[in-house]
This record gives sequence, C-alpha cells and structure tokens, in this order.
Amino acid sequence: MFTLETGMTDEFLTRLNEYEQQRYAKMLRVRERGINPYPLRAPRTHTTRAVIDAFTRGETLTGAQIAGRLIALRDMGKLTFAHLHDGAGKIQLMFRKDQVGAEQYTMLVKEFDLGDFIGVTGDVIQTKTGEITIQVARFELLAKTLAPLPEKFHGLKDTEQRYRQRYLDLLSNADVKKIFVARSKIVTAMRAYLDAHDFLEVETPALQALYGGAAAQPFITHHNALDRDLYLRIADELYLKRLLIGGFERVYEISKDFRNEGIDHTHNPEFTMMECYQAYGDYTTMMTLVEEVYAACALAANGSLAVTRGEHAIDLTPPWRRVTMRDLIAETSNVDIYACPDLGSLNARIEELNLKVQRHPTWGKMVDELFGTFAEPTLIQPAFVMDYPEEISPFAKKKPENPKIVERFEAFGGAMELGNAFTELNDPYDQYTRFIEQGAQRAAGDKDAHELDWDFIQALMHGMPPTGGLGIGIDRMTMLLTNQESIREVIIFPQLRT
RNA sequence: GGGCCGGUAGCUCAAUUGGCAGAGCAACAGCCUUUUAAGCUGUGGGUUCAGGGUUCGAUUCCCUGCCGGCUCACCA
Repeated sequence: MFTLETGMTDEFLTRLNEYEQQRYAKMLRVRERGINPYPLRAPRTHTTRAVIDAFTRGETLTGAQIAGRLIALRDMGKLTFAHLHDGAGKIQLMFRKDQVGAEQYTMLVKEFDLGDFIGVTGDVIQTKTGEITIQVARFELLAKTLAPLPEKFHGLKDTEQRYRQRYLDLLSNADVKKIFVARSKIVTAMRAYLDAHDFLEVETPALQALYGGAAAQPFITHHNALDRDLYLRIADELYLKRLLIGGFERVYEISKDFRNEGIDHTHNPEFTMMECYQAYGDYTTMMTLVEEVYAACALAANGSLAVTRGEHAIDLTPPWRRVTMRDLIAETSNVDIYACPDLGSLNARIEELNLKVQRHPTWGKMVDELFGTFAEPTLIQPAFVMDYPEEISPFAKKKPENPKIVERFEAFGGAMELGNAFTELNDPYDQYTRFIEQGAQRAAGDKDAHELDWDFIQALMHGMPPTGGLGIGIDRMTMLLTNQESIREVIIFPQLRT
C-alpha cells in the first residue's frame, strides 16, 4: 500500500485512484534521482519499422536510437524483455542488468510502467527465437504515464469509453487506427482527383444568416457583437453556385455540415460533405465523376474496386447501373408513378395494391416514400437512380418533357446513399417559384422546407451557366470502403446519445 | 421523443431462488539471464452508475434519475 508523502495532499492527488497514485509516487522517485520525467526532447535515429527493415536487409545496426511507448515488460531477474510501440509498429527490447548497470536496471524494474514513453539506444540482434530485438545499452524516460492503459489482451470494448476516450480505443484496437488511416487516404484521393480535373477548392461560410441547400433543420447560434442569431450551414450549395456566377467554372468544398436531427447509425449531427460544381456540365457529367472519384478513393483506401458490405461483395468498377426512379419503383412495388401523376391517383394505386407505406401530403413525398420503402433496400450493387420528383428537389432543373420530374440522381451502393447530384437550376424565376412552393410546404408544417432566399435569386439573376453539381458524404463513403455498419466507427469523435 | 436491453475492481467478465461480491489480466512484495498473453510464491484492491423503496437481509425485486446500446419515429 502506497502512502502519500507529507506535503503531497494537493487537490490533484485527491483526484487520483490507487493505481495513479502509485505511478505518481514512481514519478517523484525518478525526479529525486535528478531525472526529469518529462524531458523536452527525444532524440531518435530510427523508427521501429526502420530498424526491422534495415536488419532484414542484412544491415548491421549499432547505436540505433528509438523512442516509443512501453507496451509489455517481462522481468526475469537479471534480464528483462520489453516491447516498445511507436507510430510505425513495435519492436522487442532486451535489458541486461550487467549491460545497463545495476542502478539503471533497478529503476527500470521498480519505477517504469506499461504506457511510459522511453528512449533506448542499442545494437540490433536476434534472440534465440529469432525475434529482431534491440539489446539496450542506454535508456531514458521520455514521458511518465500516470494512468494505466486498458488491458492489452481483451482490449477496450465499452462503447462509450471507446468514443469518448478515443485515444484509448486507438491504442487498444489496431483495426480502429486502420479505419482512420483509410479515411485520410480517401479524402486525399478525392482532393487529388478534383485538383487534377481543374476544380478549385474554396471555403464558404459555415455561419450563415439564412441557411439552405438541403431539407433539414439547422443549429442556431448567436453572434454577440452583431447581436443576432446565425445558423450553422446545412449545405454548401447556395454559396458555391454564387461562385459559378462569379466566373469560377469548377469549384469544390470539403467541409462539415450541421443538421439538427436524430442520431443513429447513419446520421451524426455534424458530418463531412464534399460538394462540387462544374459549369457546362449536367447530371450525366456528375455520374462519370462519381464513378471515377469512387474508384480513385477505393483504390487509395483498399487497393481494389471490390468492397465487402456484410454478406455482399460489391464491385465499384464503372460504369454503374443507371435506372430511372420511375422504372425502379415500378420494378419493386408495381406502381408506375407516371401513370399516377397526382397525389389522388397515386394514393388510389397504393390502396389498390394494399401497400403498407406511410402517407405524406405531396405527390413528390409519396414517390420518395415508395422509393425508400421498396427500391432503396434492393440497391446493393452501385447504381444511379435518375429523375426525381420536382417537389422534393427545389434546386434541380425540370425535364422538358415532364415538369413534375427533374434531372437529379442519387448514387446508391450497399443499400446506402452514396451521392446526390443535379443538373442545377439556373432560371431565377423558376428558382423563385420553387421557393414559393417550399414556403407553402413550410406553412403546411414541413419544418425542413426552404425559406425564400432572395439574395440567392438576385445572384442567379446575374446569370449562372448550365451546371452539374454533386454532393458526396465522406462519412458514408468511408463506411462503404471500410465495411463499417455505424457512422460512429468512421467519425473519430462521434456525437453520443440517441 | 417511443419500445426493448444494459451499467459489478484500472481492463475483460462471473455471481444459483433475495443469503459472506469472485476470476483472468493489470498493481504491490519476492524468486528467476532468452521471454513474448513469460512462469512461480504471497498480498492488497469494490459508493455493484446515482437516489429512494420493499425486506431480517438487495448486485439481484420495485420506483425515479443519469449514461450507453439496439430499434421505431424524425432525417439523407
């Protein structure tokens, strides 16, 4: 049992449990030896990986300096084996009492703990069992660890602790680290693709006086100096389009959007979206872009266009299936939405077939309900679902032959939405009537419907070229490419609590 | 927001019908010069999520709250 020394009763210590107090006492004893337990610098000449690679190539390494965290200590009396972990991997260390000196050796055994950062210098050898090992000549403490790390064999499983103390999750569960490495590669590959295709990366406001560009409720915040409420953006769309009006022909933004909605395994209140707009393109241009970006990101993350989703093997190789929403709904529910062009006839057809679906106040929302219920779950292999109801797509251009339908597609794979794109609406009067229509839906109780954004109409009045626009959710893309069922596994600090 | 399930040692998990709260790892005191989930001997470690109730007695049964998981609703 460890007893605190006199004078060591400050408030910090009262917060420590028994294990932490033991380590704190060890830290003090190290300090009494004249050693700084938190030195300012850590010299190192090699990573663990570099040492192993060099040895494997047959190079003789003497006096290699490495640094990292102690993750195992096996004290055998006058000989101690340890493992040291750094960002590149891990390597075994061998401390011999007759080599490092009795005083140092005792400090190692008595005062060092699992989790401590140490630096070692020594020659690289192989043990009897063939493991590449640093035979330590000198070592030093680089940073004392006061809190014990999770037990190494079972790892950390408590979900709440995994997300709230993600650093422990990353230390304990090697696969978790791989997910975030893959995510980084995905984003890098996406940027590289867009940059190589002459898209300009821009940054638009996250704090907005009027939010828009998607159907969602916003977070509201307050600016003190202006003494007014501002919204956190729910989409980048309306600002990026203003840039096309200003003469940029290809722009993109990768940023957080914020939507004040429920939290579940596919929704986090803040999430990362890539939006891009290409002048003189349309939604078919964006289909090609989606196929190519997904291929580039899949190769970067996995080195392959094949991904696994539960029991399903998914092939991302272009070209992806292209199917109209009309055909897909007809195929999966036996309803031809074009033969039922208004809410009354559509509802009659649904009753006739005795379909169990929720009812909605507009034709467009009923079509979306049929799609979500019957069609979406079947979309395992990648596919573009084309031509959506105008009523649920206020920023997409109508099809000339059918004004109830717009040129919009959503990409699907693994029964998840992978992207959303339009032939962008650039007719200011039509855009105005869409806002008025949205206003009516809002008045009828739809909290997600748009408010009139006259500033945006004014921008369109100055002329926007024919344009294709696209949004890809980075989190869901990462879920698909890393075979994760929960968005929390691909967001490094997810929002908790349902 | 609704329904169902859960919260026990630093970590992973047990605990019979309501009857002394345990194990492995980790820790502490020792032994050990080729181990690698090292081994051996010994020791300590608990507000059983919090608060209330029933009971001779509650980890266990009931109520409330907090936190989390799954699911439905909302929502891409």
